Amino acid sequence: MASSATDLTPRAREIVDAARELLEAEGPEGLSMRRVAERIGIRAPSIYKHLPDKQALEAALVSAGFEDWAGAFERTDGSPAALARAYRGYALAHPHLYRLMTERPLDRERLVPGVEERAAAPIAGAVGGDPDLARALWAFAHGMTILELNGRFPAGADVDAAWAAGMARIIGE
Amino acid sequence: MASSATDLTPRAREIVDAARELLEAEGPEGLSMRRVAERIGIRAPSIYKHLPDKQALEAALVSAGFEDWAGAFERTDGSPAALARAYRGYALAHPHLYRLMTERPLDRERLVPGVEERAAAPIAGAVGGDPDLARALWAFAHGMTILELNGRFPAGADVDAAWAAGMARIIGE
DNA sequence: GTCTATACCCGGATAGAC
DNA sequence: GTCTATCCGGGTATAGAC
Repeated sequence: MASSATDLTPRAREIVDAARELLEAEGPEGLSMRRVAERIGIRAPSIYKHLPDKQALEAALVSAGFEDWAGAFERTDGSPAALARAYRGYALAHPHLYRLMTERPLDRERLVPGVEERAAAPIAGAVGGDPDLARALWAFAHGMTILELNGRFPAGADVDAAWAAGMARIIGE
Repeated sequence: MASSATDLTPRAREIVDAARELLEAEGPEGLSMRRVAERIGIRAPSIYKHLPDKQALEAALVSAGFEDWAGAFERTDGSPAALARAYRGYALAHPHLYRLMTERPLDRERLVPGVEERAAAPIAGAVGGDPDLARALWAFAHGMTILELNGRFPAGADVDAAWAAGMARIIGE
């Protein structure tokens, strides 16, 4: 899985890719500078020749995630149902990255410019541009997604039906 | 702030109360056995005479949180708008505890029995008992809440208006 | 650009004296 | 039920040799 097309050097990109694999495989606890370095056959201190610190590494991960996510939206037909499927599908396929992307304030200066907007635009489009309704829709989608990722729906819950019920009411039939 | 009425000994309750204060004040990173002990004037190893391990301490915090939360719901008039205010208000008043309560699977064996149901019942009631719609409403409320706590709405966003827009569509006018 | 060595933090938990 | 001493693990990051 290639990382984002930014101004990273090839070696830095290799580090970010390794970090991403590690994050997906083991979650945030596995994402240490030592383990990332180990994965590409170097020692942790060498990473600092390519990236200033761990925050920069995480920002690169978040940027790459937004680019992928926007891409997933752009490959749909743009209908609310398709966007909802893409949203949930991306998060279920990359749960730890999705958490990293949503569980803290965005470090916008370090993101690839425009990528947040690319990811948000389809949601705004689905509700015709009303910003309050777009935020409500996003909150619903994020809530469904993160509660599912966090194992908070009971075993017998019909998550598809809950998605459908919410989408029908927020978007209208 | 007193902790829950469980089978905790008085000393254990003191520990849990200290942990809660520490969590609220400093977030999860501040919640170490050493710091909790320090707050009540003992050393960390002494905690293990009262609670088996850190997981038990966290479960006690979550139980107490659910009890408070259910109580906040029960003090409303039960209308959807009042429940929404209580939900958001509780989370904004206790952000770190709210996160602890929602960001991982519930350790139900260690919770005070029935407290999860007490907290969930008002939400189910607000939608007339339809479980799919109740989950959609919960997802919306949690999504609004956690995105606000995580600083993910832009500075100019009208969060009240987004709540109102979502509630109107999910509950109906 | 890599390494070793290291400085400096932090954490959970246990053993055994009192 | 408290303590001290300790064991174990972890982490980010820097200095300086090569």
